[in-house]
Parts: sequence; structure tokens; C-alpha cells
Amino acid sequence: MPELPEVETVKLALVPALQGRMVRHAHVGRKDLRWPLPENLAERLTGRYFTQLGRRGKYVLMMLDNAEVLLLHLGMSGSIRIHQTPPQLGKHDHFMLEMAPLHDQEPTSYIVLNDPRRFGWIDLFAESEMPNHKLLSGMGPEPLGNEFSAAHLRAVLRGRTGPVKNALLNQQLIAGIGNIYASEALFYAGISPRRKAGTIAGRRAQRLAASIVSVLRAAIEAGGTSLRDHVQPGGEIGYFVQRLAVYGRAGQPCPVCAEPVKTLVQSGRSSFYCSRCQG
DNA sequence: CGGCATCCCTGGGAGC
DNA sequence: TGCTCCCAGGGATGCC
Repeated sequence: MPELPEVETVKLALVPALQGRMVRHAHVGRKDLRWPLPENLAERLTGRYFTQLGRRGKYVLMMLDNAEVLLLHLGMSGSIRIHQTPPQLGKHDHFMLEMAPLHDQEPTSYIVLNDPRRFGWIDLFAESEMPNHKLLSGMGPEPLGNEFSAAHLRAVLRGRTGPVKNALLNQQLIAGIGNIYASEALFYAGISPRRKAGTIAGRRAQRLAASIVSVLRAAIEAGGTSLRDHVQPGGEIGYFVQRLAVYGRAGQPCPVCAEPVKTLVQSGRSSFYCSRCQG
């Protein structure tokens, strides 16, 4: 489900739900998602408050007042919902933060993590451990940050013999791109998903880098892409699904040349492309 | 190291 | 309505 724009949408929605509140209660529904949850997670969160929210790739990073970090990853099917009243927890609501206001006039907020497939995960660790964190270290630069450029793209793709589509999914090279935006970015750059990653240079690298940035930015503005599971934390769908050019549109006309959109499977995952526009 | 298949898990939709 | 099969926004792991 959630790629960089969806995770960014989640992060933005969490800010007002966390601000001016402390954890009155943390509910842990099961001891494992993809991996075992941190020991004593609920106890370690109770009474704490969040000082800052960040995002790295597809991870939400929630800084606590005791210099620990709560990390959330939503996997394929994870979503966050924020409620103003105590919610009825369903079968796949695995984790909830009850955030009590520090000032009486504000409502309590209830932040619920739902994840049917349980490919998501949660971690809690000291901020000082961040640089050597197993999941975070080794991640490529943020595509919307200063370190990302056509030159960087060129450098990390150089020498790679696999298809560029697969390289875009590799979080070690660039953070945050998933199956939807890999197809979309390649479409806007006019590059075939089959092209060998190592042959992306010069103008192609320029176009691809620019397409990655613009498609991610546009998706964030639209509140992300809602397919099945993903909704914004307030329950709104993300409207970017209506603006996808090729992803999920097999057989439908290419928005540029009307040629039917094709699919292929690469490393077990579907790619969508226009055979005329993407050379 | 790079590339690829396999596996983790549940549910929704298509097709019969 | 019900069954089966296939597919799904991710990524770790293990094999070549």
C-alpha cells in the first residue's frame, strides 16, 4: 500500500492528533506484526509525549520526549485512522495510542493502526541508535530532499544490469518509491520499465529524476493514492488514484497516445507502461 | 555484490 | 450465493 506520498500524508495527519497531548494509554493488540513488537511497548509509551514527527522513505518516525523514537511501517495493507471518540477496535486494529490533551478544551485523540496482512512493523529505540538502525541505515536519499539529483540517480544505477523498474523499488538506492510510483515515474520519463538500469544516463537520467520528484509531489498534494486499504487518517480517500496515468490501467488508453496500456511482471510485481511512449 | 524467486498474511474481486 | 483462483501500495531471506 503505502509509498512515500501515502506515508507523508499519514505523517501530516498525525501532527494535530499528537500536538499538545500525551500518551494516556497504549493498546497493543498482538505481540507481533511482521516481527515481534518491542518489549513492553505499551508501558514504555505511557505518559510520554511526542516532540517531533518525521518520515524516512516509507517509515514514520515519531520522536518522544525521552529521546526515543517510535517507528511505524505500514507494509502493504497498513493504515492509520484517527478518532475523536473511543473507537470500536476491529480484528485487524493491532495498535492504538490514546492521546490525552494537556489542556482541557481539546479532545482526546485515538490513533489506530490497522493492518490486515500484518506486513507492517513497529519499533521503539533510542534516537542515538538511529544512524546504526538496521532498517534505516543503508537507505538511499529522500527523492524530495537535497541529496537527490539526476547525478545521484545516474551514479546508483550505473553498472546495474537489471531492469530500471526493479532498481527504482530498491530502497537502498532511493527511498520511498514503490510499485505505483515506479511505473508512473517511468511513464512520465518516457522510459521502458524493461530498460537496463545501467543505461540510464544523460537526458534520460534528467527526465527520470524530474519525473520521480514531480509525481511524488503531485501525489502528496492529492492526499496519496487510495486503492484498497489506504485511506487518509481522517478516513478520506486519496485522490491521486484518479490521476494515475498507467498504474492499474491495463488495456485502457494511454493518456498521451491512446495506445492501450500494457502490463508485465518483473521480479514478481506488475509494471504498467505504454509501449509507444516508453521506448 | 547483483539479480531473482520465494515467503510472510489476509481479503477482495473475477470467473465459473 | 458459493467456491476457487489470482492478485495486491513491501521487503527480508536465501539461492545462484
